[in-house]
Amino acid sequence: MYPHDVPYRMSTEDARCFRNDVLNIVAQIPVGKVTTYGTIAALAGWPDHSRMVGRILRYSPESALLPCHRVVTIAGRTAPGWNAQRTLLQQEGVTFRSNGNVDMQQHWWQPV
DNA sequence: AATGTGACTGACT
DNA sequence: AAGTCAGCCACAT
Repeated sequence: MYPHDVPYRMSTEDARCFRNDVLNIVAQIPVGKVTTYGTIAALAGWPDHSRMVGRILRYSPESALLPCHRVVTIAGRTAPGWNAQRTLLQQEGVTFRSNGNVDMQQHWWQPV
């Protein structure tokens, strides 16, 4: 429990663990499902670090081996500058809405 | 030390 | 429904 007026900041060790957790969670996203940066951050225990999830997936070499195309924003938007992401998702049955975003209602994976 | 930058989110037009 | 904005936080300069 952290003081509400003093934001807790990650130590380098925290960051290392967080990165590991993020990659492990992404590895578990089922085929045909997606999850959000915020969901992953919360599951890893750092609810306010959704931006860090994006950074990790963008820059970690290990992400090449993971289904990181199954990570989208809470609005269902795919990653900027990565057009293949949409194709990959469609190939595994993920459906999109008329606005071009993933149908989150149908495909949002949130483990209990 | 200070500032700018995102693979983000929530609230508000 | 689609944009804007402020808050978010580690990192790079």
